[in-house]
Amino acid sequence: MKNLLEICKALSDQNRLRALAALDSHELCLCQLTQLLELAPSTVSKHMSLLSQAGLVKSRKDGRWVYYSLIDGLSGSSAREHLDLILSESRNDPVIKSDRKRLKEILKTDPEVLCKTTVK
Amino acid sequence: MKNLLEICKALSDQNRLRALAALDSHELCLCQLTQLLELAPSTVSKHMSLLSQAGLVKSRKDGRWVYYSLIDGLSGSSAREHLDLILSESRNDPVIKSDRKRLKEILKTDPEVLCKTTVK
DNA sequence: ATCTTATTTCGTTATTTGGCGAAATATAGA
DNA sequence: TCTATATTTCGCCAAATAACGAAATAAGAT
Repeated sequence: MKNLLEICKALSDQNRLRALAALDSHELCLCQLTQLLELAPSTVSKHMSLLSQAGLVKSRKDGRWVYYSLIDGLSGSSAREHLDLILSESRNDPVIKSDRKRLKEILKTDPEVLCKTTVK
Repeated sequence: MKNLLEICKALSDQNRLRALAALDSHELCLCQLTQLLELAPSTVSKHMSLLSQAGLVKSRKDGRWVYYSLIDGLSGSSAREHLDLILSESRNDPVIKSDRKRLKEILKTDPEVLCKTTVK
């Protein structure tokens, strides 16, 4: 119950759903997610750690950057089943679609440049 | 996004997950759910209205009683897919299993009698 | 070694949520 | 009609959650 509840709670926030949908196509570093969600870095970090705790995403460190990605699609784990469901359901959502568009722009810029130019 | 988020939020509470699991086998009136969850009737009513709002359960009124049941299993709706997932995942959970056992006892008594004997 | 910058942790604040009991509503039965 | 009882609504309180900024941490670049 604990893990199921943890997953459900992790999925019950709009910004976390947006983050997951964004990760559906690419891995993203925290600063890219921060740009997309337009939240303080500390807030996004907390969201991602929650998702990670619930087993929905994993992270890898590369130099100064931490890259987040969805957990493996073939694992068949409980977390992955929830992920598949919410990803397929959000695919046609206007908010997610608009995010996809904005993400395309964000990805045009190298993270090296992108993060420094973050508007405070 | 609104509806998906509504469903996810509705699923992100242990007592609501317990209620849904209990409804997996039978429809139940509010006082039966109240007995099972050991919460105030007003609290359970609020939980059920949330689940209903999210499209996960429906209710029918029969005399003084309101019976709740899961939405139709063949609908293939978004809500139903979430339902199927959490029901299958909670089936082996110790809390849910213990609830199933207690529910069996609760169902031995007719609601007519059961509700009046509710210990305050 | 020092500086810069990406991320996390911590402390605080505002909002949301889950819980209760009291009062209101609805319905059955006397 | 009057009473009993199942449920809902309302107002309140406590706990959990989402957000921020400041400070701490980690790691490349000068």
